[in-house]
Amino acid sequence: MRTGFYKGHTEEGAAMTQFILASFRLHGLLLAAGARLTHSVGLTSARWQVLSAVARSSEPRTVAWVARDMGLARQSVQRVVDDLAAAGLLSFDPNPRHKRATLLAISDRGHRAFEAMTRLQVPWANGLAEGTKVREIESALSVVEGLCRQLQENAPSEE
Amino acid sequence: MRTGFYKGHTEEGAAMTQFILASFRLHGLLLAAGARLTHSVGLTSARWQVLSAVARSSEPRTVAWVARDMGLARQSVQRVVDDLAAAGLLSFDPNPRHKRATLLAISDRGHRAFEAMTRLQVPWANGLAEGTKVREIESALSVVEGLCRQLQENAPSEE
DNA sequence: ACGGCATTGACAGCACACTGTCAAGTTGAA
DNA sequence: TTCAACTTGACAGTGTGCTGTCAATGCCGT
Repeated sequence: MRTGFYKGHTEEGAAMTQFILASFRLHGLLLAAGARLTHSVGLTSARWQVLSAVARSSEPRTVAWVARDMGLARQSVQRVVDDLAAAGLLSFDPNPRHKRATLLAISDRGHRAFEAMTRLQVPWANGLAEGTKVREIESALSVVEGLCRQLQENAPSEE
Repeated sequence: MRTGFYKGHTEEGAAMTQFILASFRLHGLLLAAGARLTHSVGLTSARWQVLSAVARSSEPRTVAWVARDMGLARQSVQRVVDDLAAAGLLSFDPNPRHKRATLLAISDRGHRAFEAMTRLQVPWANGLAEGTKVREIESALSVVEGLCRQLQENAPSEE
């Protein structure tokens, strides 16, 4: 086990630095895996995630709402949504409470794509998690969530 | 605690899906934090990471070597390296063993930038890790590394 | 020595997330 | 009611990573 990364790190700081570097690697590998997974359905990881957020919400949401929900910038989601709408997977419904902020609605094709993706994602996630104890995954999850909370507090800039 | 994400998930699969979604969020927040951290030195996260890989290697490396070391595509690192060279932080040294694959050398300015970044990163990482037990961080790290290993095996395509 | 194969750098193009800015719409307090 | 502040969508531009392709180089078996 490598101990120090830069001189001056506490033991926790060194471990954290290692963890962050590993997280970057994981992100890249997850993107690649997501691309393989979504390819056959004609989606991409980002479009699938947005489609999923719309499909799984009980009420119609606006672009800005989905963005906050996913922790992304409004503009990033907007472009993906426009792509999905152009592909006929989402449509815009008028919002009685706001003329500009239209509501997102999933089309039949969108629903079918989402369900196809679900049928692919479930065995994939199960297989990936096989061999790791639930306890370990949940412990790692709470570390990640704790970090997210801390970073969000010290970040908050917002546009 | 939310249990299922999609029907059909095992307990592990559901936890894994949550973990993956949280990892995406973490990645975005880390990028933002990295941008704030590197901004004052005139760097970006990616340039700092590449500079760091060059600075910390005992022997001169080629672009392709650094890319493999970081788990990135050769071309991604190449562009960052070109930027760093244009900024005068890195230079190319002839490689006696290969005419095209030049060796990367860090300049004085590059070294100063790297050390300035170290002085910023160390307290930042220590602060971020404060309040989390080393044991937890290392456990989370091993989960991430295990996932990376699995994803890399099932991925290997390589260009 | 030769020739196939892997590695490498270079260039082009795509996907995705970010920031900054502006105008349209909404909300709430003076 | 009126006006300032916030929210939202739209557009432009940047940084980072990816893939695909090509030519140059090095390596190795025949």
